[in-house]
Amino acid sequence: MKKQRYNAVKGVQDILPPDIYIWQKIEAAAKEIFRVYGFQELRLPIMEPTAIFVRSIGETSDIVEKEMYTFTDKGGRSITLRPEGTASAVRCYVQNHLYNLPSPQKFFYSGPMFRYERPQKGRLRQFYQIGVEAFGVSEPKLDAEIIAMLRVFLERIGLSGLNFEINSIGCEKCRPGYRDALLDFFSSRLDSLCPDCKRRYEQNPLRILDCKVDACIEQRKDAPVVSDFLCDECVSHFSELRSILEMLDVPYVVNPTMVRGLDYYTRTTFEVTSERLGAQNAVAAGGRYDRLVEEFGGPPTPAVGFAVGMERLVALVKDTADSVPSPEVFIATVGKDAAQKALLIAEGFRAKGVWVEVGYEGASLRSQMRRADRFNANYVLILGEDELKRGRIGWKNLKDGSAGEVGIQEVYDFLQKNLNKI
RNA sequence: GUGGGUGUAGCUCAAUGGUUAGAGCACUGGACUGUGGCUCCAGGUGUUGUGGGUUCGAGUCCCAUCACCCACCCCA
Repeated sequence: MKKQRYNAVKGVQDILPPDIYIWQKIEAAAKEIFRVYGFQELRLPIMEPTAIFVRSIGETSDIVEKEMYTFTDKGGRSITLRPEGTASAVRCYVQNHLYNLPSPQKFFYSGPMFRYERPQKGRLRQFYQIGVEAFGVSEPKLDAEIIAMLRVFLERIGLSGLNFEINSIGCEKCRPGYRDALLDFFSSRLDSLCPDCKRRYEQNPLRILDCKVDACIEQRKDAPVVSDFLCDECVSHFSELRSILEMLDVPYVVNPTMVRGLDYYTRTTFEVTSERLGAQNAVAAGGRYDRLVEEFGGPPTPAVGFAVGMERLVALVKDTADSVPSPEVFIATVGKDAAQKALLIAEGFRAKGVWVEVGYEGASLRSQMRRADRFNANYVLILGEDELKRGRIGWKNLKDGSAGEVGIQEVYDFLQKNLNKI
């Protein structure tokens, strides 16, 4: 009777060695850099009441309309697996009265997000983000600081050649005017637009600006530009942001057509992309959301944040091929007594923090040596019957081929001294 | 949700509609009885993703289904 074999759910994946070491490296770098910028960790639930996503991301957004993992729990509540982190962070911020902490309040979080989408390169149904949110300061200095932090982080993990794009999409005062201008402009050209853009005209006219269809690109040549519609406050906010970024030497470009898909953004939006990723080329994106905390029942609180996509980051870091960790010592044995004694010696190394693998009786010494080599161990210790009798143990450095013998009692000091040199 | 591509050994892939589906890599052992890498030899696993259909005969052709990949939409 053949046993049923199971596969992971569509669009989700296992993360295992050697990739897991890249993940750990990225996570460690993030924590270290966020720490010096004053960001503290939040552990947020992966499910929330459905309403918080509908409210924040927007009822007509694609995420809410067709991509959420939503279910009814046994108490009849509508629950959703989070499709992004900002809504949860804001809910947490308001619920726990974090606005009473000295401002700005700066937080980061990481973990899986869920969207029911068709998987493709760089897009999964369960994907991981590291997100950052800073509350309580409307000054563009804060925007600049977190963009600078993002840049430092990306460089720390060895990435370069990324594109930083920024834009300002205005606030609740000036954006409606721009939206109306767009509607007015495209109303006479509707017939020349692609079907998707006709839909965008109804739902989110700003999106027409980054359509890839040639006809639409042609039609929008003379479309109104967002910068012409920004109110005085938004203009000065954006220009100060730009001058600080220049001072901090962040190599950005302004992309006036960059529009984010989430409704809650105000003023600053930004995106970091790579040409090496395929169609889904954003590795990080974020922006300001000055209205959301108030929307969620908190005091009026400006905020700005971003999220980075872990899988996309990992794909980029992979090119810089890091070596996978390997055991420092391999103990090969000949004979039953030696094989047992090897376990005791191994414990001694492990107590000192040294990764040791042990060969077991049954395999020839030759094959144990071969295995040690494949493990990429630095040293092999050889323990046979005669060594055991003499209270000594053979050693061989697999990197340079040198070999010798040392007393069993001295082996720890001997190797510890030599391992430090590797 | 839409479109295209691909499913054969653990991995990468062969096999004109025709016997018992092969190779490389990897793995294990040996040549070299207790010293890795190089070389050589030996060892074995497949319900050809799944279910139907056409045919004397299907890994190969057809249909369905599932999974993966890529793109659209959208996004990290």
